[in-house]
Amino acid sequence: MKKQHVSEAVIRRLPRYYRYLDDLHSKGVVRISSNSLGSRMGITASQIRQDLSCFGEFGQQGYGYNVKELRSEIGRILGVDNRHSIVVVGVGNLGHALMQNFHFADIGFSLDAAFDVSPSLIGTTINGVKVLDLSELDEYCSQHLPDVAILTVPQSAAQATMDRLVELGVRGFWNFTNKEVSSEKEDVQVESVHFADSLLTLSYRISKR
Amino acid sequence: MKKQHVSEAVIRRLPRYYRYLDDLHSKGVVRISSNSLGSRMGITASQIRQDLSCFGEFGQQGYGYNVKELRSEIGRILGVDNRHSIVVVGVGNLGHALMQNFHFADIGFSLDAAFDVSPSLIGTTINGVKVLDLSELDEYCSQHLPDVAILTVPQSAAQATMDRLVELGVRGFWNFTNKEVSSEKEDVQVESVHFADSLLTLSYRISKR
DNA sequence: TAGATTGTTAATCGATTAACAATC
DNA sequence: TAGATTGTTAATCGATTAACAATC
Repeated sequence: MKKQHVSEAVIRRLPRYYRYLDDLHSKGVVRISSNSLGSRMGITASQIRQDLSCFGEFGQQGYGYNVKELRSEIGRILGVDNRHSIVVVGVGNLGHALMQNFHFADIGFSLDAAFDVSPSLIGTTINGVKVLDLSELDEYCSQHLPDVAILTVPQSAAQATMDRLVELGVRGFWNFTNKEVSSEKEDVQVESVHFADSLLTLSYRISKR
Repeated sequence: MKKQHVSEAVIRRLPRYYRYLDDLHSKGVVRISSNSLGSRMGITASQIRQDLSCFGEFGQQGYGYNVKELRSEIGRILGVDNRHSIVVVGVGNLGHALMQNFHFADIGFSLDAAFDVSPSLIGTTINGVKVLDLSELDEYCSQHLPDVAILTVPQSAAQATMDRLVELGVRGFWNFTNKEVSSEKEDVQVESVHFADSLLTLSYRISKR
């Protein structure tokens, strides 16, 4: 690691690099230059080299980058190797959809459990993952503290659920509740997916003459 | 409208302003200063005033902004008043979840139809919206051209489905396929929701030393 | 009126791009 | 070796913040 502070803008681009490199790798591409990767991604070669230089030296003059190697380096930077554990809290339509479709393992996450209050869901298994009673959350966390909780509970329960999980020691939150949740604890990280914000930017762009 | 070019950064902040103002409005708050809104949102008052100045003058010296008025002005800027029509293409778990949970009407969208290939889905109604056979897409579009298509088809069908819709005249795409889709046509707008990118930034932040 | 707060101009800061010596 | 391409420094560009006259 080279830089002490890596800007938010760089961090947001890392997953995209990872995605492109993964794609190139699966297509059998062995090496790539910053120039060629940049033109595929629609960004400058300078930006790629500048971004990567935050974390080390991964290329070779006159050659470029080894796709497989750079992919795995960026994966390592993103924490894909850490086998982070994750649980779903709230198995409504969205929680269910994520459990069914999202490839947690592909980005190094291990989906270990899901929680809900609905009797019709408790005890069922979705895509190999048990749905537990929300009342068992405390016991579960004391035994296998998950790294991340996916908040797919109703909006009204969002902050309270997060507070409870923070109390139990969970430090990462993937928030789908469309509410801004937060915690006093400074080592707690929240990443929110705001569907409405996303669709509204599209609305803006198709609106302007 | 004042500025000819509004930066991407400003556009990305608009929905968040809208969300906060909507919340304040529903709580009965009548007026707010840029200073007070800024401290709630964790940004500077300067930034708020600078952002708004791209679109006009909405405040009053010595008073601040009328919450209801500013909310509706930003709504108008975002195109919430346009009653954009939207259709779901691909009614898997995720498409289903969006149909069931997402409040399209709250941000001015009218969800008019859904399409799938599965015989068990075709003909059913989800949350008041008919699921039609994908083969009826051409006919449907020629009759009521939707402004936006939600791409919730399998990854492998993403680009082909989009190409077909562009051909039919659709100009806005809300892409959930985790594939980068694009079109030659310059007036086609794509907004992608990349779940993996989002979770990977969280992975990065909980991984650092 | 006096106090508060805007919209805007100027100053600062940070991010992107360009240039280039180093070197594979 | 000559050509290609890196990592890094310098230059540019754009975005954020500060300051303040205008004015409600």
